[in-house]
Amino acid sequence: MDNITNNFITDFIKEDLGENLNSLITRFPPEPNGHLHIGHAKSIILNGELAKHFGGKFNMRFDDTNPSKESVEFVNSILEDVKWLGYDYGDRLFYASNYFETFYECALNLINKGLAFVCDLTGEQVHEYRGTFTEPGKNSPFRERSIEENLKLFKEMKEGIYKDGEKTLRAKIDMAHPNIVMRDPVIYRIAHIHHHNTSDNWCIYPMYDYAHPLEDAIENITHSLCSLEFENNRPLYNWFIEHAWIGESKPRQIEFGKLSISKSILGKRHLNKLVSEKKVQGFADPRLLTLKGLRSRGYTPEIIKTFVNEVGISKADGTVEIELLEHHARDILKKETKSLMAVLDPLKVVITNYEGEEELELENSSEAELGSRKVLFTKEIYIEASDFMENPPKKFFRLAPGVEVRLKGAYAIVCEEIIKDSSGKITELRCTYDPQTKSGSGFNARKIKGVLHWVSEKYAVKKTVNLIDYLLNEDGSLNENSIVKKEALIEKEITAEDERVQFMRHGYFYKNEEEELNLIVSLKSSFK
RNA sequence: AGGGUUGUCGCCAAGCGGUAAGGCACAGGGUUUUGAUCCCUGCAUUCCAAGGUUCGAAUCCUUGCAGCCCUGCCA
Repeated sequence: MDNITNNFITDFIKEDLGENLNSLITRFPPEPNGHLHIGHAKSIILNGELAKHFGGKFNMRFDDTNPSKESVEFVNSILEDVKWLGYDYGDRLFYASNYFETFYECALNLINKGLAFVCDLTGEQVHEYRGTFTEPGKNSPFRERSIEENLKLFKEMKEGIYKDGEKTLRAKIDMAHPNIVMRDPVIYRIAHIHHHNTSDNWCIYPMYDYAHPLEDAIENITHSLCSLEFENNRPLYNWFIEHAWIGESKPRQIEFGKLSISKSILGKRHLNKLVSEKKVQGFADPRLLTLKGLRSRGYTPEIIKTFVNEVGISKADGTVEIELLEHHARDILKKETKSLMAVLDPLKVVITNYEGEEELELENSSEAELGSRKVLFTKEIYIEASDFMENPPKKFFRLAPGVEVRLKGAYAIVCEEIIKDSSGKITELRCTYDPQTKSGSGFNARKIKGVLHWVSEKYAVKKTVNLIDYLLNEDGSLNENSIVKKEALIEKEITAEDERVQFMRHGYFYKNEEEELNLIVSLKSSFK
């Protein structure tokens, strides 16, 4: 995790905390209005690893200040995903909505200082008064209400005597400020809505810009990490800490570039659209880079963490190629995954000079110490249809008429005869084998280049396999064939202990809840 | 009267005045009973551009240019 624990953010942390690095407190503050994806994972990992690295603390906090979009379902989904990723927040689980009382006190504080006022302007008028990028805004006609009147009005807002949208509480800053965020921002709005945590106790809800710095301050967050789009909001963040906050803590906001990945979709809006238009099966669709999708596809938390660390943290906004994610998936899976033979497009081969059957021993992995297994060899087997060519090009190392190839872990065979149906389609191959080429016998009289995976017709197990491709094409359009179901023939049943296996020349697969096998990532040798 | 912010290889990304790390991708070669893995090798005389300061600049200064974010009672 060296990129995560050594970057421009850690420079700030070291500068700010000096000797007291273990006083670092970070937080992951999602709004419970959607499901987490790999971009959120970057934030969770950054905050979580930083706290771990410096011996500090990591807070899980729901930024639930807008009940109209939020629900307990999302809360539970998020908690589940964060734990799955491996960040156990223990008892450090917080809700911004539990701070509503403190937010209210801080608002009173602001009003008493003459730095906030109750405004009667409609949403539309607020917009008009705000001005534009190049022109200053103008003051609200309600801006000069007395402190007493503001106090009275704000209390009435809280008591619920006004309707939604009728009044707001606004900070009194500067309507001519070049940063539009600073032009008397609304800090409380009226919304008579049920809240998933505070029920109907409140009908005024604080806005993000106001609530967030206070949430951080209340929790003694030292470094509040967020994405680049909040750079404009930082002066406001600091303004509220300086003027509204009634405590001592001084959290610091630092922004970093969020993650985007090629050939995939991460935006909440786009994700929702895919789901609502039924382009995907749901938020756990294995093609999605949601944490649920990644998990159902078979990715492990370790893969995601390694990938996120490799991408690094910076302020430049770019798009990481999905190939980097795939690289780490292969790199990690190869160390712990057994490889089996599986045929996706079977072509029958009859070994004419072979009778009976025998037990062969195959290594479970050529890349890790994972033991060996027994495989039964018989006269009639299946090979991959693409492993045979009647008229092979020069660099084709596999089976062709008169060419000798090795059956993985078994014997060398030569193709003697091709059998076709009336339409000319190849339906079967007749081959002969050479007994002295048996695997492990030390045979080296001839160099045999090609090695084919195979399954015995008699012992093969049929299993549904989901071949998963990129969600998007190169040009950004939806890939219509991003998932293809196939019946694969596998050399043996896949047991519960091997929930992830490698199929030679195809890729790494994961046994999902439907007992089907999802392609996690294809091998570089795979050919589609 | 606009403001903020970023520009280092096809993609990420180190670098913080002493002469361009690393990973992915790609291309060669070797090993191999998975065309995988593994192992070598190559891949920015140049850092958005142009000037300037300096013995020395991706790093400092000046001026441009380009991208991204900001005018929700969203976060």
